[in-house]
Amino acid sequence: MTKLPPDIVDVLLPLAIEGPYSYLAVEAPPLAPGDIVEVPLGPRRVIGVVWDRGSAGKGRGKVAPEKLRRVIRRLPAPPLPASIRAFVDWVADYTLASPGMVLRMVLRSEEALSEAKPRLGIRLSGARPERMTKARARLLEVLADGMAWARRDLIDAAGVSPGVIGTLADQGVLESVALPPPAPFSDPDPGHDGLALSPAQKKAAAMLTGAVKADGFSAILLDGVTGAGKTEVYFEAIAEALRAGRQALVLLPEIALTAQFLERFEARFGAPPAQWHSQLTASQREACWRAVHRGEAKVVVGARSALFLPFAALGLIIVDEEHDPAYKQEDRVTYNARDMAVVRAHLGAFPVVLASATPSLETRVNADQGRYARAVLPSRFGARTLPDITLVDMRADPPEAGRWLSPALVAAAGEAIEKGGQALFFLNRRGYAPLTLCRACGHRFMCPDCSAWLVEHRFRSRLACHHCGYSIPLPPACPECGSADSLTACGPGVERVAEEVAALFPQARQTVLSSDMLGGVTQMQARFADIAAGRFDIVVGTQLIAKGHNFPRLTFVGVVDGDLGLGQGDLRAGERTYQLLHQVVGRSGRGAAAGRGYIQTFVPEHPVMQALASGDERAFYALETAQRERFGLPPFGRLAALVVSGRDRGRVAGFARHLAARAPRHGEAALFGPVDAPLALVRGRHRMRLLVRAPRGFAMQAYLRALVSAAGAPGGGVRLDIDIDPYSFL
DNA sequence: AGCACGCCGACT
DNA sequence: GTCGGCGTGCTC
Repeated sequence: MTKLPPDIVDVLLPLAIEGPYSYLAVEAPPLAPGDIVEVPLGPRRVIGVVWDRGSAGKGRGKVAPEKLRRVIRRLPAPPLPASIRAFVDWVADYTLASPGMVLRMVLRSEEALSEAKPRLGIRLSGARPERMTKARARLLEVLADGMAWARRDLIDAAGVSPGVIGTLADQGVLESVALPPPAPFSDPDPGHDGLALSPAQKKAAAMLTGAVKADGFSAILLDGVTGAGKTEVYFEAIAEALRAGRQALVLLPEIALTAQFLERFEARFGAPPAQWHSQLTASQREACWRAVHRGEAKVVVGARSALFLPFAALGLIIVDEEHDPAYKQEDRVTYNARDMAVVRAHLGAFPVVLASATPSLETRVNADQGRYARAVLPSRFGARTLPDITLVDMRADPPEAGRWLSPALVAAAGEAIEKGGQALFFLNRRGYAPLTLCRACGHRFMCPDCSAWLVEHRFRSRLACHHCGYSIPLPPACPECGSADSLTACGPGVERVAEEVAALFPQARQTVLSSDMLGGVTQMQARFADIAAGRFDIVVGTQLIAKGHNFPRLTFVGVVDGDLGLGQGDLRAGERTYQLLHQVVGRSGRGAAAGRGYIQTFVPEHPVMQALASGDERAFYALETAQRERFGLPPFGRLAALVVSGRDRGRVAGFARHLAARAPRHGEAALFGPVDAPLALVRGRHRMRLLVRAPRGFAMQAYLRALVSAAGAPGGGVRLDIDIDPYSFL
């Protein structure tokens, strides 16, 4: 045991650097691991976290003592708990990202780390304005209550521009005062409203609350068909965590658009949960981060990044719709929030609940093999089952030329509408048409920076690339040969289906929903509410409508292209198509009336289609499982992808080949590639992939580290990204 | 000669 | 991740 200098600390910085940096500590109360500090780094100041007692000079320790600079200060925030620091290290080690980049995901609010800025309010000083105008009068009227107003609220309430406030402040009519800190997050009350649960729900809930009471790690698959009431069941687990004085986290695939979820939560607990997602403003993010860190926000509902919030006393994680591909983050640190949630629960010694109507194969296997417990909700609450599903064989019953809806589909939809129900046409493709070409010369509109066609958006009358921001106005003539009126839209998107639907059902009130439709979250939610209230007869939409929304009047769902998403280089293509279509078709018949589902497909004999039509998901998953096992694919084997990218195609290919050549000749691991990535060019960067496949117990990270260090730095603007457990394969 | 831009390495 | 240094190449 070497005695370490007591005045040196290792600080992890939220940057892409190898590991922590050492600093001299000067604080009177000695700095301890977890303390959040500000340190100098080159010319700037950076916020970091004390990761360890000083280790300068230890091991390889190349840092000369005279190089060490002083910690500037400890920030007035509670330290990061040890379990989160362990989580950061674990995730970095697993994903091969630098620990700093993982820490960056934790320190997501710079503002929340420093002293809270005093919020300034505005009130009347008593002085009179030099001149009165209409806007000034409105402002003074609002302020006549004598209270201090937040600037933003005041602008909204009085309907004046910020300039009016500025001028009157200059004249001394208005004065600034400190406002009290923002209202704290109110506590959800576990005893607020014990909803009546069915016997099956009670049984499942007892299992989850038992796990929370047991106070240790456990993973439970909550497996229940659409509408079986999974949410109410895991609410009971949350209530139990709250009673134990712990915090709870609910992960959802898409948080921004789930007003219905928030309403249900508030009905059960009497207060809304804290929310965390990418669309929060900086101040909302600050408030949430701070409250979670201090243990004041008891329950957080969030998108995948909420997993990295600095909970003071986390005691339960729910991963709802655990099968959803949105849990996979592909850029920078690649991770699957569902898998990392299990890790976080393990490190924190508390339960994690994975909920789904169509659990992923990985989770099923974990449950089958006893690693996860299983709570099953067999039938729908109120005894509704999934709607009857009919496959439309597009080879036998095709639409007319230039149309996308088959006679069978149209007839069934018409019948549903006639009976007063609502119909949904589902096509997971935004825009009007995925390809535009010139009939005269064959020119196809492509993105200049991506290997992708430009998608026509007729409502906006533009051609847009769905992989970067590029878009151009819809041209009147072909830019290649100059012929006018020769441009032809090929294939359908939701806008085109909407056009066809409008022609088929001219009397019906219809709406189109996709993520690129104008308007923000609020407008989107209003539209959802309109649909739920029955103000539309027909909805045409992308997967946006499949997630988290309940449309009680929906009695018909027509899937325009069931085959979309099959094929492509995705090893989970079949499974994902099954899950998505199951979810979409399950939207129908959730109210009083029974629902029907029609799926158009060119391959009705495909196991996915057969499973959907027969309702026999066991047979489908048995087949998928057997195939994965035979080919050594996850979860029976391990995969990692090496993605080489850069502007110079030759250099990318060169480094990719170099990597392949340097791959250790290892009996257990097989390395494939390099090949062009499915999107070989994105945003001007060429991309090639290599794939490593190895048996389940294989030390994949060690293998990759060895490979990366043997290959050396790529250089020349070429980058290497590692994707552990990739979704796409080759 | 003077400066814009892009690549590369350092940052404790 | 961000910054500054330095090289290349182009313009006033």
